[in-house]
Amino acid sequence: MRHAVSQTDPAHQAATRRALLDAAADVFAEVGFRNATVRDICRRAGANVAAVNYHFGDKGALYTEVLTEQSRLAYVKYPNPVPVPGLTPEQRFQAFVRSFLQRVLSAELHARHGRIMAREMVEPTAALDRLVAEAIRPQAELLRGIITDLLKGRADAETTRLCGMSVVGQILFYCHCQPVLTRLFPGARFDDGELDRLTAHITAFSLAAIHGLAGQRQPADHAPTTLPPTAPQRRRPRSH
Amino acid sequence: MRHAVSQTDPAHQAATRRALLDAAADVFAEVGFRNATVRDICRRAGANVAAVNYHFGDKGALYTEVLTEQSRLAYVKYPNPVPVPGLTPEQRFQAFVRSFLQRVLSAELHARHGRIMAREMVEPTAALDRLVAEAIRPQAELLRGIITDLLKGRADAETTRLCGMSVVGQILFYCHCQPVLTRLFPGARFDDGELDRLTAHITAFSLAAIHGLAGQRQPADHAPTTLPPTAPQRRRPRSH
DNA sequence: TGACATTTCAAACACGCGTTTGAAATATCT
DNA sequence: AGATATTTCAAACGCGTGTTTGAAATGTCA
Repeated sequence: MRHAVSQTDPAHQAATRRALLDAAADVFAEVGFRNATVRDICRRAGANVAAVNYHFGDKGALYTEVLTEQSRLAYVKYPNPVPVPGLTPEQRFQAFVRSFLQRVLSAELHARHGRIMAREMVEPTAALDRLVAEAIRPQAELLRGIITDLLKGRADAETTRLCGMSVVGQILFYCHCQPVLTRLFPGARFDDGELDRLTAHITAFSLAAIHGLAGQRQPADHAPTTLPPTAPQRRRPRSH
Repeated sequence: MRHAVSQTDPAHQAATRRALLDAAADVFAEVGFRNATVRDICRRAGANVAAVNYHFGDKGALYTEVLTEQSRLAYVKYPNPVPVPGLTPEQRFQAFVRSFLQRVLSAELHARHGRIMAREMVEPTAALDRLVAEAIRPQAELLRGIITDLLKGRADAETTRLCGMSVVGQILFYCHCQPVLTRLFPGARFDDGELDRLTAHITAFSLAAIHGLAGQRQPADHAPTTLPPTAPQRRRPRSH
C-alpha cells in the first residue's frame, strides 16, 4: 500500500456515493420521498450537505436511483419462480406468493422495497410509470398466467383479473397496513418471520377460492404446503 | 330579512368553519397531511391564511377534526349491516363487504374517507391510535364474528384472524393501489361505479375460500349475489 | 515541482411553510 | 350612540427546506 486512502481519491468517491444510496434507501423507506430531508440523508452517510447534489444532481434523481436499485436487489435476492415444466399450477402459485411476500417483507433487505413501494402507490412520484412498466406489469402477467392455468379455462378474462387482484391484495395488506396491524394485534408479528405461515394461509385461502370459482371439487392436498422456496438464491456479484 | 349577512356575523363564522373543514377534507385526501398547506386550504375555502389557526388552533387539530368527521360521515351514510336474525352468515358477509367498499370508494363522499385512511395507514399520524380504537377494532370484531359463523367452528382463532385479513386486504387493495391500477388497466375503472361487480367477486372469492378451508362441499348458491344494500340509508340531520 | 481535475466542505441563498400579530370591520349589548 | 366582543385580514416572523457557491483539500500527470 502506498498511502492511506484520502478523502478525494476515486475509491473514497465511490464509497461516498454508496453511503448516500444506502442512507437514502433507509430514509426514503422510513419517511417517504417528500418527508425525507437531504440533510438527514447526508448526515447518516457521513457526507456533506452538498454531496447529494454533487453526486446525483438533485434529490429526485437520488430517489429514482434508490427506487431502481432496491427493486433490482429484491428481485435478485428473491426472484420469481422459474417455470420448471414438472410443477403443477398450484406449486407455481405457492412459489409466486412466497417470493412476493419475501420481496415485500424481507428483514434482510430492511423491508425497504416493500415500504418504498407502498408509499409510491399511495403517493406516486414521477417514477411510478417506469416502475409499472418494468416491474409491476410483468409480475401481473406472470400471476395472470398461473391463475389462468388454475382456472382451467373455466372463467373469463375479467374473473381472472379480479382473482389476481384478490391475491395481490392479500399479500400487500401485510405491507400497507403494518402500522394498523401492530396496534390491532400488539402481540402478533406480520413480518418475514411469519413468512411460512402467511404463505401457507394465502396459498390455501386463494387456491380454495379459485378452485371453488372454477366449479371444481376441492382436492384434498395436491398443493404441498412445503416446497423449495423459489430458486437457488445466488448473490449478485459485487461489481457493477 | 334585515340586511345581507356580513362577514363577522355568527352565521358567516359558522360558514367559514364549515368551508375550512370541506376544503381541508379535499386537500388532505388529495395530498396527505404533511404535504397539505394551510395556505391552499384557506384559498379553497375563500378564507384568510390565519383562519385555520383562529378556528381550530393549528393544522394538526384541523386534521384530527377532518378525520373524525369524514369517518363519521362514511359510517352514517354506509353503516355496517345490522344483525337481522333471519340472515345467513353468507348474507351478512356480503353486506359487510359491500358497505366496506362503499365507505372506501364512495364517489359521493369524494372517496375522502378511503383516501385519508390509506394515507393514515402508510404514514400514521398521532390520530391513528384513536382511529384504531374507535373505528377499526369494532370493524375487525364484526368481521371476526361473521367469519367464525362461516367457519362453523372448524378452524382455530389464528386461521379466523388470517381469513379476516385476507378479506380486508382484498377490499383495501382497490383503495390503496388506485394509482397503479389506473396505469396497469388504463381502460378499467375500480371505483364505486364497479361496486356491484367488486362486491360480487370479493364475496364469491372469499366465501369459496372460507368454505374450502372449513372443509365443506361448495354449496351452489346459498349466497344470493343480489341483496338489499346494507340498511335504509338515512341522511343525518344537518344540525350538530 | 507545478498545472490541472476532482471531491469535499462551511456558508449562504431563495423559497415555502405554519404561525403570530395588531389593526380594521362588524355585530351585540346597555 | 358608545363600549365591548368577535371575526377577518394583510403583513410579517421564524424556521426548515433544496440547492448553490467559492474556496480548500487532495489526487493526477507532465
